[in-house]
Amino acid sequence: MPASPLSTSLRTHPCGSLRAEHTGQTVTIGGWVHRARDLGGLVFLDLRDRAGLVQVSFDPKTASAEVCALAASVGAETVVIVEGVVAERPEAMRNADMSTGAVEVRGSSLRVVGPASTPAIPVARGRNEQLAAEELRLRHRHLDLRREDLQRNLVLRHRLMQRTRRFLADAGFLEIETPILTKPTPEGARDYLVPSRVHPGEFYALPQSPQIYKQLLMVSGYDRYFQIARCFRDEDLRADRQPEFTQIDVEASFVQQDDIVDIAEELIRALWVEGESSFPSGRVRRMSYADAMEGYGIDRPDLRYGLMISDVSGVFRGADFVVTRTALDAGGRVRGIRIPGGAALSRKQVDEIEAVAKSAGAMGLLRLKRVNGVLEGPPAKFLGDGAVDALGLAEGELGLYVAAADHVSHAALDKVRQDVAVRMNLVPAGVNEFVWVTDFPMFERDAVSGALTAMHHPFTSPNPDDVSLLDTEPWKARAVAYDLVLNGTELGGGSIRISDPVVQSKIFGLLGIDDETARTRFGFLLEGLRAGAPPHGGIAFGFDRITMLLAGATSLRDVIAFPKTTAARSMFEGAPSPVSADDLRDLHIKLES
RNA sequence: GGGGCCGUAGCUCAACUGGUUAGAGCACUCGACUGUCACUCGAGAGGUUGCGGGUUCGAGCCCCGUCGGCCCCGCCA
Repeated sequence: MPASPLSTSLRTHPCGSLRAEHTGQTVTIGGWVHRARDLGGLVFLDLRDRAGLVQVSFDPKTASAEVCALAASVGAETVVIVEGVVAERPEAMRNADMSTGAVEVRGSSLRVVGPASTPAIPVARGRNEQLAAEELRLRHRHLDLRREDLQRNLVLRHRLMQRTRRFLADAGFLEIETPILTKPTPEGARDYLVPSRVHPGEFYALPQSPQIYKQLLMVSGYDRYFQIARCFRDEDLRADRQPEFTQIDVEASFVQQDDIVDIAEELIRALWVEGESSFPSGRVRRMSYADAMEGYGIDRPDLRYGLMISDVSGVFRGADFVVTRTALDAGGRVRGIRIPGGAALSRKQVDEIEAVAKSAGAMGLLRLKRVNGVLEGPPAKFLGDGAVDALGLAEGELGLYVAAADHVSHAALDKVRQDVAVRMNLVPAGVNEFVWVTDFPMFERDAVSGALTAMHHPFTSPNPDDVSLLDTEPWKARAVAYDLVLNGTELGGGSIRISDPVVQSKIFGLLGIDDETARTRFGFLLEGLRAGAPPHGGIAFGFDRITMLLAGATSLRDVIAFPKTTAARSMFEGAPSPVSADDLRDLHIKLES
């Protein structure tokens, strides 16, 4: 019976696994020299492996002079194998900060198996010592990945991945791989393209998602599919966006929205348990897209705090105030939020909030507050006596309003709401507010051309109640699409798909995709639908983002072993890079000089 | 495509309004030290101030360009 699953022919135990119960055992351990303390005759090495740190002591009384001299000479990050006896430390010499702090290994032999040059960035840091610049951490990723934080994040990522597989497999889902070399799709994000050597002038694309493949698997009767799928999008990056990312991709047959929502909710619950974060008991609440936009100005509302948006157009209607009258006459509304205690905010603070609203596209913020029962603020003089109550302002409350078209006030009030929540300390710590946002519109209408584009994707099923709208006012039709949102972050989303080829053709038509184009781009899907498709639908979750949230990280780069920079470059191996003229010739590619 | 911030020793940072030989801690090298755990103490070495140009008597500092990183907008069906 091995002492640990990590035991090998070269070591008996991982360094970080040793405890008081091992006292008296002769052990062989291998690890990286985390830190060395040479006291003259006595040498201490802290040895590190993925299980943790353990102190090894070399004493001339129990180790040869040669071993002690070697121990005194090894530098940080050298890999050594040590044989010794586990000894309980005397009370005064224990280290409560180390999980192995009750014991140490009394080294009797020492072998340097991996000599190391002085590390370019430190792995062991003192208290209060800053992390190296991220650029250097990415360039020397092999060193950065030795840090406990990143090791913990990647272990968590592994656990979440295994939990996902176990959960979905137990629920009858089959893990099926789909191609990485796929067909370019002109819609949506820019594709990463791969030139074909065999077919001059033709290209594969890396998948933005396995969407069409998973629908075809439903057509083929696999009933329930999942994949922890790598996806690629050639778009500009953010802290929470990488060009290659991983999603938990799920699709099922003979389902309706609630079937997918139920199973997805249980999956996320299982992952939050695995990640030791809180998941509220009971069902996750649901909110329509329309309600989310009306109350929060965004389709992924942060429900950890109030500050709901309300429509106060009625209070301003008829007021001789040019700002609101212009907006109302143009078909806009006056909407805003009430901030409890906001009357105490300084002019400068409210100016800062207004700057947030302006940067989101609003012309400005109307300010009204209730002080001693009286309405104060620049627009107050245009309003009647009852306005303070009509606005619903309580004593000490500040109302901030945007008079504009909805698309402007949505964006501005969303940003204002978030800013005020942080500013007024209204975001409770450790709270997770999940919400399903449902009933998304089928289409978005281009403000200039009026052209329709798919809000989710062109395979999303229209709401059966809204099918008649497709012929009259398609922009009003709702889709059977749903997003799971946590604290203002989208975790994932999905839809019930179109399983009727006639409906699919109709949607393509509304999107301005003619039959010929539909055939060349999506012919294989249409053919599949015509071959007998069950009702089906699914969902996809951003696995990197979920891991980031559960790890408490602020950047995806901290939960991906080898991430790209914001310029989509890999600092470690230096990709992308030029290729030889021969390779280009083979691929039939000529570079413009 | 656009906006903002940043780049000084291996690492983290300092250097007044543009002014003498660009400093400190850690790491590194050498020496001392038998219970440390961010060991301690002494000495030493370590710099094309990202790169290129300009302004100036004089540039780490100001200006222009460029490279790289980070954050944001656009973009991300």
